[in-house]
Amino acid sequence: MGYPMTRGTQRSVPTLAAVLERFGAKMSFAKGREIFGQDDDADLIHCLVTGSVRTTRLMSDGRRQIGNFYYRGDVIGLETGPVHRFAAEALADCTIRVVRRSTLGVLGDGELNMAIWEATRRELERTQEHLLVLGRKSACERVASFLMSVANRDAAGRVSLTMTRQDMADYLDLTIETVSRMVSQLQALQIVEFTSCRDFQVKSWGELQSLAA
Amino acid sequence: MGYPMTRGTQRSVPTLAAVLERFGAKMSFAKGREIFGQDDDADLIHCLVTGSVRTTRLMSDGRRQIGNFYYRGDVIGLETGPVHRFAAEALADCTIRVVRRSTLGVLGDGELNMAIWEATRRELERTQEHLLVLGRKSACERVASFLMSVANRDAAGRVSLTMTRQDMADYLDLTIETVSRMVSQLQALQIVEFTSCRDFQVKSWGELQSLAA
DNA sequence: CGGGGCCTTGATGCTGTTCAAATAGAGTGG
DNA sequence: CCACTCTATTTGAACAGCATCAAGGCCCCG
Repeated sequence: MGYPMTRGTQRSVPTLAAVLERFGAKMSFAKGREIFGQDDDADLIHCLVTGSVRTTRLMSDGRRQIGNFYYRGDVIGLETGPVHRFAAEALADCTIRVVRRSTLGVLGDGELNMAIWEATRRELERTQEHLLVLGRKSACERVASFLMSVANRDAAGRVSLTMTRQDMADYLDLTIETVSRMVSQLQALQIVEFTSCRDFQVKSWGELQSLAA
Repeated sequence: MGYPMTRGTQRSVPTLAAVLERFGAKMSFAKGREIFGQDDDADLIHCLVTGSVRTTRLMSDGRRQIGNFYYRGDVIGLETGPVHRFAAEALADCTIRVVRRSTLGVLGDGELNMAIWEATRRELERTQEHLLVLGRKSACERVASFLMSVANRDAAGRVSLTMTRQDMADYLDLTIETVSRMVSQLQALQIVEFTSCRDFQVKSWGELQSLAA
């Protein structure tokens, strides 16, 4: 295969996700709905069964920071403190399993706690990676990194973006116009091919990788 | 507990730090020395008794990312994986207590694990805060935030920077020249006063705060 | 006194933002 | 199914902020 083996840093947390699917209460959220709000009590842990989610944080001056995007199987709501520092919103219709932390504590035989611990560690790594992207990359490199991380979710590298350009811009700390320009540029270079503004396929993993480096 | 609640977001982790001071092996590092390296085995947990430390990460293209600065009482080396993703270097002569994770596991009566957990949570929060600074702030705001976070360590707001301008620049994702200019600017506005290029005092907390917002 | 870091300051240019406008797409009601 | 509307996206042009390049000053230490 023409693309590198480091296809995403995603590792699964089977225990936690599996347990949440079995024991958690099932909830549904329509596209655009808020799953939990910034400063909400953070007692619930959510496991995303279907759909996709973004976490956002509003600043005093109205600017918006996107924490992360989450997909099927991801655990969200693992905030470190008593209240959520980010809000979570459904990018598409979602089904979610939730459990109370306190319930987990009762069930918790150590293995579960390990799983939560592991998920938190992953969250820290994702944040550090994000920091690196924002801190040390050009606009083009950021967009390339992002597209690659999304495309890595599919073996053929053909995916549909569930988020808007504005979401991407907020995540990458760029403007929507710059994101759009970089996307056009990557397409002109025949590195990716967009069939519509949301659907694309990777054409050259190698060049995408070297840009994302 | 009545630990000093300064202006910053710093909370202490008395248990872990206290235990490390009692049980940990004592080590000294001269200014500039590496405490652990990137990709080193991450079995040791370090507690900074005196001195200050920076964690750095080198990228393939030679650019350098600074993870954080640490001071007396901080716990470093709490990486999430088996190896260190950042190197740690002494900014000044340091004394450090170290223990093996495995040792802690033996000692661990739950309370210790909670303390490690707490320290990791703090690390995540610090990283998220850093992300926010890099992602959504101008050069001037970044430098103001940084000076404020440092000054918060002292009740009078009079402190000595232990790091070089280059360290600050790498941390804030700016160039050394821009950092220097912003420092000069903040001084011209009489918000801070530098007695030498490393020592300063906050003159107007209000203005500094509103810039750092 | 001289050398070498480290820091500051100035001039110029590039990258990404801002402002503006056109185009494409999705959703809705007839 | 089509026309209409509203939002999302793309593209262009001018501008701003920070980087880069260059030169000079400060300070420590031999």
